[in-house]
Amino acid sequence: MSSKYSYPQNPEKPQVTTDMVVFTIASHRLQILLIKRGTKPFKGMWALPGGRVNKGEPLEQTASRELKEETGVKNIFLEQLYTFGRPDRDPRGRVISVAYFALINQQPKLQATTDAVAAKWFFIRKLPKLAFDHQEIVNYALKRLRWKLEYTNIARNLLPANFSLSQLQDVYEIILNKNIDKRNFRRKILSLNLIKPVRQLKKKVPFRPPKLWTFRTDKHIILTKRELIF
Amino acid sequence: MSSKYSYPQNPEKPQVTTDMVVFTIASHRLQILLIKRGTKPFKGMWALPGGRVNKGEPLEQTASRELKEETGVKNIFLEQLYTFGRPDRDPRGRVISVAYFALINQQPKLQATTDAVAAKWFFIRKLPKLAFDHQEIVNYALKRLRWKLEYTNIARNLLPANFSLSQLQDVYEIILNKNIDKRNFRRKILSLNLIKPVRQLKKKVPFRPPKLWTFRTDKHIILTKRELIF
DNA sequence: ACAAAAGTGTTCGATATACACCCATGT
DNA sequence: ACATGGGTGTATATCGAACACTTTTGT
Repeated sequence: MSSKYSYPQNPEKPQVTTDMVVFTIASHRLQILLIKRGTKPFKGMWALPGGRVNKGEPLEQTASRELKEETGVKNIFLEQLYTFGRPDRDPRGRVISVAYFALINQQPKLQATTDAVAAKWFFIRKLPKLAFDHQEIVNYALKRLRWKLEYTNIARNLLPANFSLSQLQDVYEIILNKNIDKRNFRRKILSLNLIKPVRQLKKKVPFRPPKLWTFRTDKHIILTKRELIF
Repeated sequence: MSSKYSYPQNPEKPQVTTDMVVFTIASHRLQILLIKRGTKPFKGMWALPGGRVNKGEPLEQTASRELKEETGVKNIFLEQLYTFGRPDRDPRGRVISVAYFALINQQPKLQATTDAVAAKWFFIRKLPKLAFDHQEIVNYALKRLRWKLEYTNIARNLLPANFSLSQLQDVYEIILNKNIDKRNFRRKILSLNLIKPVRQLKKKVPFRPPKLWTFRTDKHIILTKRELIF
């Protein structure tokens, strides 16, 4: 450490890593991105993308860098989730992992990586057995996603810039895993003033084309108690 | 690392620490516990209690151990808050801090520590300038505390086992920083079935003694949207 | 004309909010 | 008797939940 102050050196400093749970909606299902491990331990098993924090690198940057390196996915919504630090969570030694959760509005083409490590989307309901404590991390991320959907405007990160009200409702129904009355949903969402109509209509559909909408702002908005969505 | 698997060694492993924001209510104010730093950097400034994660030690244990060492305070409600990892947050080098927030129902006698480092309670509204990014951590903890008060039963960690409804209402009013109608508060709280009456009355007060109540369970309870408290 | 999804209002019950007076006790 | 905080009910407005039919378009 190049510094004028000394920090008492710990001979057993833990390793610090990030792991990321990337959600998307496709084929009318909630999915997450996993990579197949190419090395021991848990070689051949599926795991969350992630890796070591580099010198001088902010934690968020570690998360997005590793994601890009392993899967080619970049520029997505990212939020810190929780830090997992059980002493025995990695058989190689002490590894403390700062978990992030991420949302993306489409399934990007997955890059073959240098390590020949496969990356693949999985239905959240049909996950393989995961390495380390990654299932626990996924469970936690899903809980957080459900909460945030209700009291913030994060749904926008799972949709294209312009979308129909039905598409928006689908996001809620798929993630919350319940049916919502169409009229009640529309009334509620419109009353929140989060979205505004765009002129353009969706074309070439063999039925009445929906009006398209867009979120009024790119900012993260936290709703009040009285505004919570379903 | 004693393991049959090797982890690629990072010559610049960050230091991992915990910091803790301990809240209590006393003198009708919300207060937090700070310690006066005895060493550089920020020597003589006030800071959150905390310190390095030991080998093989769970993060929560680090937090509670450091708190006990530095202040004598033990056995309190503890919850992970957020991990602060800005590369420049500590002038000595890379230090990643897992922040916890804690609640306690009384101000315990503060221990003089071996380091002759003073520990002291401060009104949250009148904090001194804090070392490192600790003010940011406190701000975050306060936000979290306010949220949790509304959608969980954490208030119980700020009260003695038996308490009056007025005491409970005080917790809400002080932390949320607003007045609540007494009749509405009582109706709401009682409808949630979180507390039950205890026979004993508070005695020796020069006015009508209040009924005393206790929380039905020690478990952490998460309320539904329709149950949120004020 | 038909198939498919878009769009639209009303009623009822539950909950939030606003508001003021009497009660029990110790001194 | 008085000072102090404890305890209680009602009326109104707002919001959630349940519910079915018509419209627009492409084929």
